[in-house]
Amino acid sequence: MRIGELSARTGASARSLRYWEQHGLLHTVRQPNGYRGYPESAVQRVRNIQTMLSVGFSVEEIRAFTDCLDDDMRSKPISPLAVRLLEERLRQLDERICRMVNLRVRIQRQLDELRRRMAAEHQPFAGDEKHEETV
Amino acid sequence: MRIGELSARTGASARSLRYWEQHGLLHTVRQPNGYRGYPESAVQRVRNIQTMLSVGFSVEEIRAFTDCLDDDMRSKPISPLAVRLLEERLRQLDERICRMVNLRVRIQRQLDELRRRMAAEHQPFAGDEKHEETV
DNA sequence: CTGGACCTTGACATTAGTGTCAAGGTTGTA
DNA sequence: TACAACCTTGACACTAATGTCAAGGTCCAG
Repeated sequence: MRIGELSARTGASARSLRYWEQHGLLHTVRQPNGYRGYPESAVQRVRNIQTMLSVGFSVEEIRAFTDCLDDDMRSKPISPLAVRLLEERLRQLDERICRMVNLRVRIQRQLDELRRRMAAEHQPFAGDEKHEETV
Repeated sequence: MRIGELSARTGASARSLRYWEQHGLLHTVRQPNGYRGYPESAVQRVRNIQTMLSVGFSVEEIRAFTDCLDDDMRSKPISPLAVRLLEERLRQLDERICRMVNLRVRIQRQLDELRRRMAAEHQPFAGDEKHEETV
């Protein structure tokens, strides 16, 4: 497929597709007329790139994931090295997810605390001397 | 504390601290001599900002989290509105975490597949007994 | 009082990712 | 054949986040 169709099907601008190609995220086969040709799998690949960008990876970082961007495994090399690379990618992702989850936990705690205090305000008796804002 | 100490304790450059202040992420009380004064709680606040930046939030997005950046709740308003805001923040975080986890799942699948195929290559006989990594 | 360490603001520089425009080639269709 | 819709490269422009530098104020230790 050509760049226009890929752009239409993924929502990525043609400009971005060319930029990503230039930075090694995407690769194309030039047709006799010079147009870029994309395989069907490029659609999912682009979607994966978009996801990674949306959660804050840079193009440079995404480039390291080049081997994991096609969900279709048919073109993958089978080697212990490939395994180690994938493990490393997982590790990176986990690292990031972990940081986000920690953040989430902290905010959840704030919410719990807030709810607890609101409840306490509605039931001001019960031995708590945090007295009445006169609700 | 002054900007130099905050910078030293968090690793954020003074430049960034000023930039974040300018964009509403951080607020300071000016001392008589014009220096910025930060409360102790600014340390955790800055760390939270750094975390959010590192997982891909923009300063603009972080600004929406302004009420969740201090882990210390003592200054928090107690209102149903505050609760709704916090819930909304959690929702945003979950959205993001979800996208990352999906990505992780896909890559994990690739890894599993790769391992399966490597195992198959090493044991081409055997009626597909996939177990025994002989751990 | 002076030097050094710290602070201020303002300006310019850089990088990443993207938009947009210009000048031109290709192709299908009327 | 000619137009419209697509493609090409290259250039310039913008934003976000940060570095860095300059010119100057504050303050403490000697």
